[in-house]
Amino acid sequence: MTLDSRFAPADVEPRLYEGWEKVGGFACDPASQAPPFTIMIPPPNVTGSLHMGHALTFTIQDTLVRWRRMQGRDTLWQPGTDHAGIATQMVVERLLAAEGKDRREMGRDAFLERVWQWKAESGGTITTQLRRLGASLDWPRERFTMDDGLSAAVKETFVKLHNEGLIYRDRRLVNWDPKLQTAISDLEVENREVKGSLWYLRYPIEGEPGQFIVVATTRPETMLGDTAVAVHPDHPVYGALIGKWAILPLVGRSIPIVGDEYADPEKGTGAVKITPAHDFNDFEVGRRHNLPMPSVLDRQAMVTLAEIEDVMTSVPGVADPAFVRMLEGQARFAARAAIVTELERLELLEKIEPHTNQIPHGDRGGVPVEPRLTTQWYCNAGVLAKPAIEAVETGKTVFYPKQWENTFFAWMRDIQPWCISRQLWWGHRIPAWYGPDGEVFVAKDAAGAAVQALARYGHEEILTQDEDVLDTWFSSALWPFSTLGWPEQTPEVARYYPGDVLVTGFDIIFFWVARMMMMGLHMMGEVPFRTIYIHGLVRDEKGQKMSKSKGNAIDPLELIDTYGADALRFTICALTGPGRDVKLSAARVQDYRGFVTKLWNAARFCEMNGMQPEAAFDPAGVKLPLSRWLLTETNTAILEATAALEAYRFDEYAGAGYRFVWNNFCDWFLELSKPLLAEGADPAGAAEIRSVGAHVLGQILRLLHPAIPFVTEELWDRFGYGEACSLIGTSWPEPVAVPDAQQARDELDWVVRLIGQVRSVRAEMNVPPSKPSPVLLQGASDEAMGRVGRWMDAIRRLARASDVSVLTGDVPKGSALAVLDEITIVLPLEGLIDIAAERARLSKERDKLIVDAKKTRQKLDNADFVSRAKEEVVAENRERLATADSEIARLQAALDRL
RNA sequence: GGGCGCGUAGCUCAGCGGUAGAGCAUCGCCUUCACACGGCGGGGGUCACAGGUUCAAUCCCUGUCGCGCCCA
Repeated sequence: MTLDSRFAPADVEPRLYEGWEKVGGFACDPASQAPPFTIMIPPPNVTGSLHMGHALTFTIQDTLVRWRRMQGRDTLWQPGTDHAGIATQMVVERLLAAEGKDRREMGRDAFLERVWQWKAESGGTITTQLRRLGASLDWPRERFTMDDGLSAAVKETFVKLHNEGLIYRDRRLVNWDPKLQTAISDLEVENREVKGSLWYLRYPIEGEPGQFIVVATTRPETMLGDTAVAVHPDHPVYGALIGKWAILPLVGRSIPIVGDEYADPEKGTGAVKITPAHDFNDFEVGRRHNLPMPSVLDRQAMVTLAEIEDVMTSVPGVADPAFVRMLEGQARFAARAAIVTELERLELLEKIEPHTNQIPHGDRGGVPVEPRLTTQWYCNAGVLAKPAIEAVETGKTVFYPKQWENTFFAWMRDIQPWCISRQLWWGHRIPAWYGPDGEVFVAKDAAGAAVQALARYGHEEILTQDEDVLDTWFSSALWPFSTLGWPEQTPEVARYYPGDVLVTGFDIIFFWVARMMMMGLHMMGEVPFRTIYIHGLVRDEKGQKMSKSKGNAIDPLELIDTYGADALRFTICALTGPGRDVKLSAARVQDYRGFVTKLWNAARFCEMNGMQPEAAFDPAGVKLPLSRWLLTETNTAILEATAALEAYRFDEYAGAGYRFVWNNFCDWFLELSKPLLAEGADPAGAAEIRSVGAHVLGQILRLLHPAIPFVTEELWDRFGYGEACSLIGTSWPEPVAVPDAQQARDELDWVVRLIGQVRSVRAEMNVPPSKPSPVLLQGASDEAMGRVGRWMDAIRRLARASDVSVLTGDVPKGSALAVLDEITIVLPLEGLIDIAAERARLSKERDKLIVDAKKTRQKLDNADFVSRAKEEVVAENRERLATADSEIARLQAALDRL
């Protein structure tokens, strides 16, 4: 074994990943006695490909999973993908369009066949990419939301909730996406600010020629469906009109003027037109006043007159059915223009004001949503939400950061009925069948519905299944248990439900987290997970959200190709603080690749110096201060890393590993070990250093494996710490007892500070490294000189000292000085240093201490401080002052001598 | 309008009652036998602003300003 001078991720990663799979490194074991640890993957869309958001969330999940696995937990990271109803249907429809085909011409069955075919060919993209990232998912357990098993779970749930009255059909306004021609849920609507106009329309008062009530509207085209004008009951002018009737222009219908507090006297004219079938607020007003609710826009948002045909009347100068009929079939915005022009011609348009308002858009289709009165399936989320709220209130499920609980509560406490039917083909078809009289039979299958129908009709009838499919999130909501085999009572359901941690972004708390909580509690009687870890968004280096359309998206696979998966993963960990977005750029990944390289090179050094794993190594048996110091530092790193992971502090975890490897292991242990390993050094000491070095390198590999699995496994295997691909299954390190730990820490701390002081003086005095100098110590204790004796070679090497000895006589002329505790360090550098520069340096040092001492003295002179502050704080300040005074005196003496 | 979060070194962020930290960037020195994807050393901050609590505030409280997000 000789390690290459460079770590080559591309050569190593595929081999190790296959190796892990081959040894069963990712597999859970339902028969295991170990406590389980479960993370359900948020199933990516089958249509998806790996983006930075995925890289973030899956790196976090894999880090947790690998860590818990090493801790001995029976770990299940459940893989799978989501059928993503609308998204997938759109993808395949686009493909068909390119072939000049249309799904409606093909028919439902042929279309679905085509989607399944597409899924078989292209649906595996993201799972392949997840492997590139190193994600240790239990692949043989991969699930898809439209699998038979998961479909059974969907049917089971639908039927149960229907039987309980929690799923029902209702005719009410829904958000209708005219582009996709389906209902969508409230959550799939996003408000966009659009610059538009406010049109002021005159509606003539019936029986009072020349009198008008003026309504302000942002949607003049829906006036065809107006069935009232509403004014605030207390409106000073219009209040008097309540009870009278207006003539609806163009249509000629008589519509009542009603009093309703919905009409805001401060807005527009204080009077609003009421179109119950095309506006959510108007719908409520319509309900309160028992108004007719004609729809005047069809599924494509084109004008349809069927429901107002019989009320259309000619009113000279006001209404002309012929004009209105001409609008039939026109798109809503074309109709708007025609209507406004016509009203203007009739002098019924008072004015137009520019107006900016929030227009609801479908998040998939991207066009304005049209509220439409239709019959849809709904889920009574209000009832299901209650136990979910309680579970979070009582801490059965905890959010990290806790902050997000407020967001969850706010949404859940005001939750609206969830529209779960979609007028699509790709998805779980609603298990409801209709008889010839429109009666609905809900059952898991057609046979079950037929039984119900027989009971009702007394004979067999032809039933037709509901054409619609369920909202994709309905099946996602069951993911935590449907993937485990439910409704079958499998060992997996018993063992891995509820899961431990759900890791996801805040953007799907409502879409997914809340619904899993509701369904999990209702169907399983238990929360789906104990902890919900919410991470931020990945942004570019300027803090902009990454998106394809903006062109600022970074492809994680390109980063992996260039820098390696470990570099990307470590960067993500290092930048992932709680509640923070992650600003990522290739430059940052490049930076952290440096850490991977550093580790590789440190390992090469270990290899070159004969450090080999020893099964029998006993940390309690080490003798050298350097060994004992390294072991205590290792303990600290282990404790820090473990605590960080327990607290979901991936930044601190990465930081602890980084500091330990770079600043402790490389900068000091390896450097200080060099003289001990050199030719002619004490063989027993060298042997101990080799043993402890190999041991700690192994601990480092364990400690960092969750974040950077590839490089650590490669080194683990190459050094022979275990069988090939065994690091993934090795135990997480634990602190060990170290003999005389404090003494080792004190000694090393002192040596480090001594070397630091000498280096600092030399650097500031511009003494070239090629010119070693003697180091003289004034006022050194026997203990200090003992340390010097033990560390002579290291000090020589690292501090560029020709010799270290006690200064007995006067300080030689032209020396540079530094202070270390009670010792004055003297570097006789006559001729090499600039006296003026040394004077400036010492003065600066002294002045800093004087300021410090002054502040401390003031504090100690304050009787309140001395009497009220904690004892140890007062003592600390006393000591600080004494040290400062002593150092000031010595620096002053040095200055005087110059 | 309601809610949440954030304003700390040039940049990205940590710290959150006891005299300011890291990484990167920057400057100087060094191609020293693991590593120039490196080593050593240095410079750089009135911790957004104004009040208050406290012996002590970057940290707690109140207000102001600026930025971002969610909901209406």
